[in-house]
Amino acid sequence: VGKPSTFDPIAEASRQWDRHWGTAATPSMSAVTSVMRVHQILMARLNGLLRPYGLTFPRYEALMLLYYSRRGSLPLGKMGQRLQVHRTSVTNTIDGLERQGYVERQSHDSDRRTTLAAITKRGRQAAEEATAALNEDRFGTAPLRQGELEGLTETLRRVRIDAGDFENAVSS
Amino acid sequence: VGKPSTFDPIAEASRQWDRHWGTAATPSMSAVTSVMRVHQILMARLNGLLRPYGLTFPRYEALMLLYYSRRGSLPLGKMGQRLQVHRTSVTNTIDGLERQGYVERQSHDSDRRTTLAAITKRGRQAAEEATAALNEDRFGTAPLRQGELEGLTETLRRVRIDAGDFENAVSS
DNA sequence: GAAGATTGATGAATCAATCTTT
DNA sequence: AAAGATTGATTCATCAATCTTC
Repeated sequence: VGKPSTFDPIAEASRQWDRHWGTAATPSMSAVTSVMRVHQILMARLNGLLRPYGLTFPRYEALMLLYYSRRGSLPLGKMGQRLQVHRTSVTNTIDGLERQGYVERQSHDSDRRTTLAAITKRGRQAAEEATAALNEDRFGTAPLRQGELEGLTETLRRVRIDAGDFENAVSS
Repeated sequence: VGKPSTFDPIAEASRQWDRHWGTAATPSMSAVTSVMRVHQILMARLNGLLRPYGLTFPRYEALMLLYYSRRGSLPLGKMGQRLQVHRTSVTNTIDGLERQGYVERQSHDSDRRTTLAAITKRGRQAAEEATAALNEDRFGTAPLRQGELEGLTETLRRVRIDAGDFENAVSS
């Protein structure tokens, strides 16, 4: 008993949208809803993959930024710019990583206003193990193939350009 | 002074990933990071468009679900299934909409366990005005055209299928 | 016991306000 | 005054535990 299980909630919403509003914006509505839902799916998958290492995806991103950095440390403000999140979010993220022993706060040599976040030895190890797990699972992007992934990245890049994502990187 | 402003942080991360890990998962990493970032951009745009009506995007989605419903009311649990969010999230969302006078909690006729959320007259008005604003701005999807939006929806649909998004809708 | 909803906890993001240092 | 960071408040998401009703 029950309808066939091929019911797509987003396709259904699209039909309803056209019927009620009859607008040219329906494809936009479908695309936005899809991005929201896939974001939710990916976050769940990634956090699941990272759980064995005590990490969440936002913390993983912050940790990798430090992992890649020249000296293994960065000012918190710089991290906010690179990660494109608010300064207060960086404070919270680093708080968590510091509690876990993956990061240490250090004071800046010449400017006593700035705080540095420095990756620890344990942090480096966690970063490497977590990265291996994510690479192994292709960042939870099943079932997409390389071509689809590249097309996705390219389309989304156009939105990022429009939002001014490329303007933050002029080195002073 | 400064480098040309054509620096793409995600393309740069992609280069670094290949250099450090040399893995076939690089396109996955780029796509996931892109989805995360575009989700953030879209949320900011949508919340900006909805602010004049006192709504956020999650509240808007819940309100529209009630707007479309037969009787203008739904059990909270049903809303969680349709919106694909946790039950506790629905409780919070309805709390907010109720404070704003867009929704009222009602008791179910036959089952006293269930709570109904019912859209109010003011809620209907807000829903219509907010929808007009979102349609007008094509849900913040600039600069994408119809073909790109449809391609995006189709690619993301494959991820949703893989995550089991189509299995919730068998009517009992 | 199971279903429906709520409460209390945590993580993540933002904003406004504050504090120190430049 | 301006820059860097933190604290406190609010919103949204989840999970665990609880409470009422079936």
